[in-house]
Amino acid sequence: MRSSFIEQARRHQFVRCALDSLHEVGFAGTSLAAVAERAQISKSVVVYHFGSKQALLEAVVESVYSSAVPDILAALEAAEGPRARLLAYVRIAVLFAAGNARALAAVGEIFRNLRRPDGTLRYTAAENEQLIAFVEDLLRAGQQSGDFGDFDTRTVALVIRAAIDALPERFTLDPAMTGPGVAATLCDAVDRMTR
Amino acid sequence: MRSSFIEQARRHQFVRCALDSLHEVGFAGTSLAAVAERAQISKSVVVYHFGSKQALLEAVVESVYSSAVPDILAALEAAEGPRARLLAYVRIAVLFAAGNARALAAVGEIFRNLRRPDGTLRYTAAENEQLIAFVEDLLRAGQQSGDFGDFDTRTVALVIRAAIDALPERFTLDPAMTGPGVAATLCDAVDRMTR
DNA sequence: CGCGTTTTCGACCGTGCGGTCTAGGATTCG
DNA sequence: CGAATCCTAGACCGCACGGTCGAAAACGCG
Repeated sequence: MRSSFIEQARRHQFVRCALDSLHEVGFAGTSLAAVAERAQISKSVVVYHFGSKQALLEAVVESVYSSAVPDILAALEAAEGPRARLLAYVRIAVLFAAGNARALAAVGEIFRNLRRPDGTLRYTAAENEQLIAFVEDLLRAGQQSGDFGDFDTRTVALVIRAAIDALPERFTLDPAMTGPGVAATLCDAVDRMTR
Repeated sequence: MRSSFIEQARRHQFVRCALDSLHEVGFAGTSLAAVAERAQISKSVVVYHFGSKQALLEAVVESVYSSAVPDILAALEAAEGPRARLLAYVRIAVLFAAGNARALAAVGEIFRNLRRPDGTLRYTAAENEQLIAFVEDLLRAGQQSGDFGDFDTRTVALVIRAAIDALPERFTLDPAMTGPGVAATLCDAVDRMTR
């Protein structure tokens, strides 16, 4: 057994506690001591299982992303044609944001703040760039097939991703917003933009 | 003389140094010592002129905002009719973001990270909410006058603001993006969304 | 049970933080 | 010129941080 039962359980526990802490007191407030206190355990145990604060936060990011990717890929494969694919992407992204607002907000904190020992950002803009490029590919495919109108694919892709990235905060702020509701209206807005 | 020449000059100098520091090493890296070092002066002088780190960063926010508001108001007053007003707003917002990308990114760092001594965020989401509401008012006015089509004003307002808020980072990342170019294509996207 | 490994604890270390304090230089102004 | 005020430097304080360490406890297994 490479990793014991306790090892797995502890890692999962600390990732959860770090998520809660990031959401409630932000990146600066999420110290090793704070995470340990939430888990009601000694600080050095966190270091024992993760080695460093950076490794802990990277595990948080990994945890959230690995829960998102399969759903998104499945939704994309189920759609036929450029327009349906784009709208399916927007829809599943909104629904995931609605169901995981806290986790995504926490990951955002990590992306914007976590730095390597030398001071450089751990997560650069390259990750976000990939997401924008993916949407832009969807848009170009639709333009070439004639499903979409003529517009600047880069700008529209940027607008779509910006809207999706803003959702986690909005969902936590306004409980009246529902996943399906926002998905429908946002799909409508995207539909209008791409005609 | 309420505030001496030196007082004004120092405050302006430290605000500039704080802006640079926020942009280069982020919120966590922007300590009083770091700001003082950029100004090549003793740390206690910064405290002497501002009283606290919080006051310094609030002065940074005030400085950036006071340079934006007059331009935006002027652009709005010059426009006639709902559609022209909305597009003028988007246009001037993009142009300001293009010309002040560093400053806006720095202010974003402050908004997301500056906390009061009790741990609560100094700048809440209420500020952003005001901006969204303002755009939504522009949209509703256009719908009532028949200039705009039928769509969910709240969602479209959110999309527009999210796109504008994402611009400072994009401008610093991609030097090929020009203010007028992005303004034109974003206005086009907004125009499509609101028909 | 008994022994080796894994896990936990709490004391401890160096560092950098925001901020205070004292004392001395520079300015201003009567 | 002289005194009051403004400004600056640098030592210093208490604190919280990320991380280390040695010893003790818990566990797994023959």
